[in-house]
Amino acid sequence: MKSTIVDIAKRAGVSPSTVSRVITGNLRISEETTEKVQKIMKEMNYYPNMIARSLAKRLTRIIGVLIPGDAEKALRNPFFPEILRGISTAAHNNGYKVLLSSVNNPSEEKKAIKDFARGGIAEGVVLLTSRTKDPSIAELLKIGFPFVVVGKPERDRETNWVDNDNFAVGYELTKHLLELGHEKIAFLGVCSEFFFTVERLKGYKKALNEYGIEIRDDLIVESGFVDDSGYDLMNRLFQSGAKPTAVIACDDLLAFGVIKSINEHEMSVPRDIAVAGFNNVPLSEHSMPPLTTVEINPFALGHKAVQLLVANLQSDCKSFNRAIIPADLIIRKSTLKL
Amino acid sequence: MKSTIVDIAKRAGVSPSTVSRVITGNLRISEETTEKVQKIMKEMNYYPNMIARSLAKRLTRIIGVLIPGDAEKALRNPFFPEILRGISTAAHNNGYKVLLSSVNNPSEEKKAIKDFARGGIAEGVVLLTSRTKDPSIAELLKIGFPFVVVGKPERDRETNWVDNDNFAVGYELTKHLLELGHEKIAFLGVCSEFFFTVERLKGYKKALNEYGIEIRDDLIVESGFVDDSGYDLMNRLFQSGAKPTAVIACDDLLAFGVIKSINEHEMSVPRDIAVAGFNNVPLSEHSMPPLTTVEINPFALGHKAVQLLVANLQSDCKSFNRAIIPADLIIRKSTLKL
DNA sequence: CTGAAAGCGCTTACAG
DNA sequence: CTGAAAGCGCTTACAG
Repeated sequence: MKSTIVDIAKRAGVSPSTVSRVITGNLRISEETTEKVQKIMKEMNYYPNMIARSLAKRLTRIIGVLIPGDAEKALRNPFFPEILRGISTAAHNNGYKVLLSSVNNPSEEKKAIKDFARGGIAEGVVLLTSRTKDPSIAELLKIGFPFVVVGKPERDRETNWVDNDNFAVGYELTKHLLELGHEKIAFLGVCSEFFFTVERLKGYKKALNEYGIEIRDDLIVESGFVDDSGYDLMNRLFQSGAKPTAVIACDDLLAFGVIKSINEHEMSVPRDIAVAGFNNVPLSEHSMPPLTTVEINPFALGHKAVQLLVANLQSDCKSFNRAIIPADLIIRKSTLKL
Repeated sequence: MKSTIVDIAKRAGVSPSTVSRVITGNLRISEETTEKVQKIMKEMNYYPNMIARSLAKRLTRIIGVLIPGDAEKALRNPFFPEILRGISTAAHNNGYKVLLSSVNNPSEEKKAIKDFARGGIAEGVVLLTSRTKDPSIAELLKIGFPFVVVGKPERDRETNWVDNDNFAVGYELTKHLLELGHEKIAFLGVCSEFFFTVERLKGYKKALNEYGIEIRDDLIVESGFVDDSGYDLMNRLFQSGAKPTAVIACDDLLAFGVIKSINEHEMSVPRDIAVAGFNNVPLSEHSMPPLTTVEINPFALGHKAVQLLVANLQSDCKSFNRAIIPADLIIRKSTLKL
C-alpha cells in the first residue's frame, strides 16, 4: 500500500501539515523535525502524490503539446522530433513535464484542447503548426488559455510564437544561387496551406527582383501535400519544358527526389542543374552530392517556444512575445560553382 | 472564473452528486434532470477538472513514455517518431493521454520514473529502450509498477515487451544475400550495448552456418555509438583489406554511409558490392540505388506496446506478455543480382 | 432517481 | 516552529 502524508505524520508523531512543509521545503520547520520526518519518509518509502498536490495547488507543472493535422504526417518530418526534443529539454529545465496530444482530426483536436486547457491538466500549450488557418489557435484564444505557437500564425500580434525568418531564409538561399550566376531558378513545393513555404517564396521573389530577373510562374511548382515527392514535382517541371539551371526545393526530402529525377534525365547535379533544399535533414550532408540547405535549428525552435510559454505562465503581466530563431545557410556541393 | 460542479448544481437546483452523475453518464439519472443539467453546463461553459477527477478516482488515464539514455540520440533515429505515433494512436484509442519523459542521464531517469510511477501521475509506463542493462527496468520491477518495454529486455520472462524477431530478421536478410551467391558478407554496426544488433548478428551467423560458410571476424565491424557513421565504418573495412562482396549494415543510415564510401573507392553498388540495411527509413527507397532493407513496422511496435500495457492495467490477473511484430524484407536494387 | 456525507492526498492561511 | 481546519473539485458508497 502506498503510504500517504498522514501515515508519515502518525509515525513521526507530528501533524500532516508539518510533513507537508517538510516535503515542500518550507523553511520554518526545525532541523530536528525535518530530519525526523525525512528519515521516516525514507523508511516508509514515501513519495508524494503529484495529482493531489496539483489539485491543492491548482498547478500541474505540465505543458501540453498539440501536434495538429495528422500527427502522423507531422511526426514523419525529420525536424519534428528535434522540435520535440527542444520542447522536452526546456520543459524539463523549468520543472515541467510534457503531455503529448495525439490528434488525428479537427474534432479530436478540439477535444484535446478541452482536456489540456479546460480540463486543468496543462498549464499551457505548445502548438506545433504551420497551417494558415488554425482552428486550435482560435479556440485557445477564445478560452484565453496560455499558449505558444511554433510557426508564425496568422494572428501574429495576439499570440506568442517562435519561427525562423522564412522570408529572409528564402531570400538568402536564392541570392546564393543568383551570385553563382543562375538566372533560371525554379522553386518547388509551395503550398498555400503552409505559411513558411509562402514566406520562403516571397524571399525568393524579392531576391530575383533585386537582380532584375523576371519571375516566371512556370518555374514555380506548387505542391498539394507535404509528402508530395520531389521526384514527381521535378518530372512535372521537366515535362513542362521549363529548363531551370537551379532548383530550390522547400524541403530537403523534396530535394532528394529532385536530384533523382535530374539523374534519370541524364543530367548531373550540380554540373547541369544546381539543387538546394531546406531544413538540413540528417542525410543531406551525406547525399550525393551533399546538399546545400538551410539549418532551421528546430531544437532551438522547440526550446525557445517553451521558454516563452513558461515566462508567460510565471509573469503576471500579460504580453505577446515572439522569438525569431536564426537559420543558417549551409553551402555544399549540390550548388558548387563548377 | 472557471465554474465547478457546485456552481452547476446550484444553478440547476440539484446536488453536486447529481451533476457528477450526469457528467460520468450514470444511468440512474432521469432524462429530465440530465437534460436540465447538460443545458446549464453548456450555458456556463463548464468543463470538468481532470485533476480532481483523477484524484477522486485514483486513475489518471495517463501513460508515461520514457525515452532513456539521451532522449536526444533516440529521437534522432527516424523510427522513434513512428513508434511514438503508434503509442500516441493506441493510447488515444484507449482513452489515455501520453506523458513524455525527457531524460538525459541516469539520475533524471530515476526521477522521471518516480514522478510518473510513484507520484501517481501515470497508470503505466512505456519504456523505449534497447539497452542490454537497463536501470529503469530494474527500478520499475522493484516498485511493481505496470510497464511495457519496446525492445526485448534481458529479463524477458518477467516483463511485458514488444519487439521484432531480430534474430529471424538478421537471418532472412543474410539468407537473401547468400542466395544471390555472396560468400563474403560483411556485417556492420554491431554494438554490444544494443540487444537488437546482437540478435541480428546471431541471425547472420546462423545463415552463414547453414550455407557452410566460415564466419570471419574481420568482416564483422563493431560500432561504439549509434551515430557512428557508416562511412567511417566502411572505410575502416576497406583499410583492413577485407574485400566483401556484400555488406549488411545494422541501420539504413549506416548503409547510406557505406554506399558513399564504396563510391569513393571507385566501386559501385550493387555491381561491385551489394548493400543492405535495416529499418526502412523514408529515404531508403529513394537513395541511389534504392536500398534493400527490413521494414520493422515501428508504428506497430508502439501501438502494440500500448495495447499490452492497457490490457495489463485493465486485467486483474497479472501476467507477462510479449508481442512479436512481423518485419518484412524489402528487396531493392542495392542487392540486385546483375 | 436523488442527496448528504465522507473521501481522494495534498496545501496553506490562520492562530498560537 | 507547529497544529487544527478548511479547501482544491471531483466521485461514490450509503441511505432513502
